[in-house]
Amino acid sequence: MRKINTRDFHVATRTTSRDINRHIALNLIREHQPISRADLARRMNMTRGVVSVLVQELIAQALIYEGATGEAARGRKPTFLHIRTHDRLVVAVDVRFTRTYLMLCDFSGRQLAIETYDTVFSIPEFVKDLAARIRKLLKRQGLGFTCEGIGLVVPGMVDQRTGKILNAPALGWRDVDIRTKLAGATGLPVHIENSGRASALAQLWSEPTETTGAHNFVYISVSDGVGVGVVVNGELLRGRDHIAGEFGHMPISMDGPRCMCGANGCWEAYTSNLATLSRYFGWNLSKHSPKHLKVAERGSFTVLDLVARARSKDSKALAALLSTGRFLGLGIATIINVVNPDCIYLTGEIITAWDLIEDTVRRAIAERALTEAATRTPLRVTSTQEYPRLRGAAALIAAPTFAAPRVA
Amino acid sequence: MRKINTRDFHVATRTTSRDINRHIALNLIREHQPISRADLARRMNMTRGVVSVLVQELIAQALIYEGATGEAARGRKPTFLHIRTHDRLVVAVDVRFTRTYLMLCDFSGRQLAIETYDTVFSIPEFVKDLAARIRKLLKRQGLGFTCEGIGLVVPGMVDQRTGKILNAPALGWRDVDIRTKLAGATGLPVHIENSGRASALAQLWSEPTETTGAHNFVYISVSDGVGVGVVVNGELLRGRDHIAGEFGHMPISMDGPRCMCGANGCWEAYTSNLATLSRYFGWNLSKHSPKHLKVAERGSFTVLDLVARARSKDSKALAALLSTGRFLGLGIATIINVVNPDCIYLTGEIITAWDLIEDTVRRAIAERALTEAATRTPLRVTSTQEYPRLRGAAALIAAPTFAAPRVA
DNA sequence: GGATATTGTTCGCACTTCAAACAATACCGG
DNA sequence: CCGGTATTGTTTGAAGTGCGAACAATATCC
Repeated sequence: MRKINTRDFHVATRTTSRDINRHIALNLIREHQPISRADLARRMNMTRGVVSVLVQELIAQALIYEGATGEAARGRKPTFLHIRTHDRLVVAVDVRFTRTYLMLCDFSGRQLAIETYDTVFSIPEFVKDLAARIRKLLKRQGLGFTCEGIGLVVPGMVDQRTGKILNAPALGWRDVDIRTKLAGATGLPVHIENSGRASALAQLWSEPTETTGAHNFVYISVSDGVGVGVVVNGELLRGRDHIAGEFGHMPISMDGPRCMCGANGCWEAYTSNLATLSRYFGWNLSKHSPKHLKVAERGSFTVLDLVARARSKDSKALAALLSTGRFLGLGIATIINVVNPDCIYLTGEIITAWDLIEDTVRRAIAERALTEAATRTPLRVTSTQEYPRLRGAAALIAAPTFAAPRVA
Repeated sequence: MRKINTRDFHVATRTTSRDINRHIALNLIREHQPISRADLARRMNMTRGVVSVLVQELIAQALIYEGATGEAARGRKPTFLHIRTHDRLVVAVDVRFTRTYLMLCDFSGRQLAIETYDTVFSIPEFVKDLAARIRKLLKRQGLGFTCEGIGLVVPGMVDQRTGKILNAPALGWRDVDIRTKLAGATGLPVHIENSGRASALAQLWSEPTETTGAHNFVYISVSDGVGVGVVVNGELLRGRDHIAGEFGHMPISMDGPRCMCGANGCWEAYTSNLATLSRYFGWNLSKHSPKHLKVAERGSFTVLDLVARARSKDSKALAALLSTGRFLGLGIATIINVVNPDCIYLTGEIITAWDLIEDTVRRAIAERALTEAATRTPLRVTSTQEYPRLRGAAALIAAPTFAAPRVA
């Protein structure tokens, strides 16, 4: 039951109905390919006549193509329809504190090439270097197909509309109009997004598997920080200033450890990789600045190493993981009470130890969840090997083609 | 950029375009009445010809009517259009711990009659009594017009789809199919909702004033508990199990005072009326059950009395209010970081002292808000005299008439 | 080889927006 | 009082849509 916004509405024209139905058909083909016109008509509850015309238009727009003819027990054999994705290229970029990831993929998100290099912190150099790498990548691996845009993901706050990075503390970038610079250097359209929200986009728009399909979910990435993306009604929650979803900085305890954001006791300060390592090494985070520790004491020991030690019966390591797991669960419980999503996706280094921490996490959730049903909210672990940030960056370019037309 | 749900979509038929445009016209008339067809056509960017037909259909559906002719500097005088609301009745019910509120209003939410009586806790008696009161109310004050339904609001968790009260601890009600019972006793359609979310509905759907119009906002009601309603894209967030928006039970400090929900350190436990009174009287909430205190020690002294004392220079009373104000602000900051709404509406007993606590609340918000822009999120105080719960109950019945048709 | 089943196309019809002409007022300046 | 002009609201034909039914094109089965 949505209220019509009388200050920003979209009247239906005589082509609106077809726009809507063409997009529905396109999405059904995407989800069920290969599929015949007749099957499509049955799924849409429309006559084959109309569907034939819709398909004809989608072919004319080069969004789909006719493939082989399928098998049928009786009667004329169907001609299968497919989404045209293999010859539409997308460049995805994930800028992180240590390294930058660069991927070339097609419109379905299928990876064609991937490379990684040390992050360049100077903006002009970063843009120049990246543009050169993209040109080379497209020339060598692009097979002559056209690239439809660049999706760029950064750890920090961005204004997705204007393409500006507002504040990325990990990179030391502030108020950078990266879209204009990169678009100028490459001649390609550029879209940017925060890394937590981009991962949520990847989950929303990635090619259908058995775990996709939820249209109301929360995506939680536990790493150096805690990134969260919230999807409501199949739409990413961005908010007035594009900071929506910052659950990482909700308080767990007002007098808890110091957080990078300046406040105390943030969820992130309890559950980030640094917090987990601190528990193991006995660092005191409430006194020192977390940034300090990061460089000085941490060395090259990561949470993945910690997980390995826990698996080889290092009880101190396991205790550190479980402690973080409990705080993870407490925060997740709050998210459930607030958003009440269909499911929650989890990723990050510590989630690789899900078999070790799951019980603790679930007990913590039960501790604060308001109803029994809320306690049973499905938790789905996604692998970090699938590059969720990069797939989200790609979705920034590919998704608008499939999105629902704005109406009413 | 919304993803089409391929498991639950709505194909456009040949009447869809008109359905959409008719609803847009209806909402524009509602917002700008009295308005002429020509004005409507200009606002919709359509020709007068189409608008004439749309208006004709709306009149045939008895949703609008033609009123007086207006004035014009030159040319033919316009005939004004109005929403037909005065002869469509709605019954709104607000069940609270101490008393039940019963209101008769028209489709615009205009109050025709209101009564209040001690809450009956036995379900069968409650239904029987309420049905009798509604019959009497409609007979005496109904002017012979038809009543289109009953909106019922309770403090607790409800399943809005099935019309069941899942758990209303304040009333001691659990798993009650109140809709079937009340509909059976009155012969009228019944819709139910949680009180916090209902207030948000009232804010969303109430007749336009200078403070309405936001389509992304959070409504916070601070009273015996803390009720919150979240509106995203003009739609109330309900969630999978209809518990979305329960910010009242996010933690402020894990080892904080005991909350009614069983957990410790909930925002509600820091900011409810009971918490504020406890600060003034020096009650220790961490040890006793809050329910206990409520009946035993509180007496008839309310937060409104406390506000009165603070205004007459009782420094201990003021300190108690400011202490609550600070925690209010800390919670609001988290809500801003998470939802990043266009604005936040505030109501409740303590908000009547807004002039006293505003500075403290805003300082606390600035303490934890992640960006400067977030700190400036508009806070709007709404009066408790306007019965937001009852207007929300009425909106449950009236709003579906004006809601956007589901498409794609 | 005819009956049957299924796919995909075509055509008339009903419904829609859209642009333009039209009728119905009203005011103004002589 | 009368024509000129401006504005509102209606009507009309053209073009874009979905809907239902008939149709042609396959294919299998007995």
